[in-house]
Amino acid sequence: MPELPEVEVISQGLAQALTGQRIRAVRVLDRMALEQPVAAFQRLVQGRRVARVWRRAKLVLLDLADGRPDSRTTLAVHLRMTGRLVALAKAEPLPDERFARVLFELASGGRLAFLDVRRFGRCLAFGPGGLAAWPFFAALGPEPLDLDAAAFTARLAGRRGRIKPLLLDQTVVAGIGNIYADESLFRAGIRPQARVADLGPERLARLHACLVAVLAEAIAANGSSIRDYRDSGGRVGSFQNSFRVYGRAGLPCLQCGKKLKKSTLSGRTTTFCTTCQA
DNA sequence: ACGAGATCCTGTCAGC
DNA sequence: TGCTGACAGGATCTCG
Repeated sequence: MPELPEVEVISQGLAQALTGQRIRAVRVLDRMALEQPVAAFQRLVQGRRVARVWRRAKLVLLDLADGRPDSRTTLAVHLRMTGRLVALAKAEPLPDERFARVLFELASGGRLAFLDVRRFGRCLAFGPGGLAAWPFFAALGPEPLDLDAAAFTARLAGRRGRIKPLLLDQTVVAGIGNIYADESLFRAGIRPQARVADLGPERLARLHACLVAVLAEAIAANGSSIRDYRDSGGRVGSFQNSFRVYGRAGLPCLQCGKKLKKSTLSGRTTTFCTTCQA
């Protein structure tokens, strides 16, 4: 569920709530939520202070320090489809006990809860230098909000695939998921099935501008809430009210009035307008 | 290099 | 009300 804007909003909220806090203990309620043995995970996380919370692609990252130099560790959380990270004040109850997977108990008495209905989400802790060496992390493409149009176009130049699967490919550009791929393609007037080779630099530059605009608007709207998404304080986002195509198959196109079409592209539901997108 | 399909899970919703 | 099947925002693997 959470894509770049949602993960950004969550990270910003967690930075507010957690920076400087010490993680006293880690309780693992579902071992499947960890990508490594429980003891190793606890050793890298327990007893450390949160030095910084940041985001890369769809990962929430907590840099942890214990005071000694060169001992920095990093906690990485990938929320996948239904994962949530919620900061809870002292004595504040879990939003839903059933789906709690990992509880980080803070020295202050508060808690950071990782909840996940579908159990696809994962937590992983790294020792010094470990994050950069993680193959998934090392392979990530650039952040779309840090790319200018020329660099974006250059990333796609020479690729022979269709545009939407390439937008979803985290090694091409990081952080884009199904919602923001469909929304940015609609705004740019580009059919998701279009071959990149057929698009040309002007249309790719337009796509870049639309992508940046959609992501920025979504962040400003606190993300998009479909089903499970909540930010770190349990609040819903509102960008779902601004969707032009996602989830609107069969409804009239907001630009031309024609029925929006739904199809499957590389296994993902794709909604687009057959007249406005060429 | 590309693309399709299956897979990991479980809840929700539509339809009968 | 109860059952069944379709579907869901991600990433990875295999196979053609």
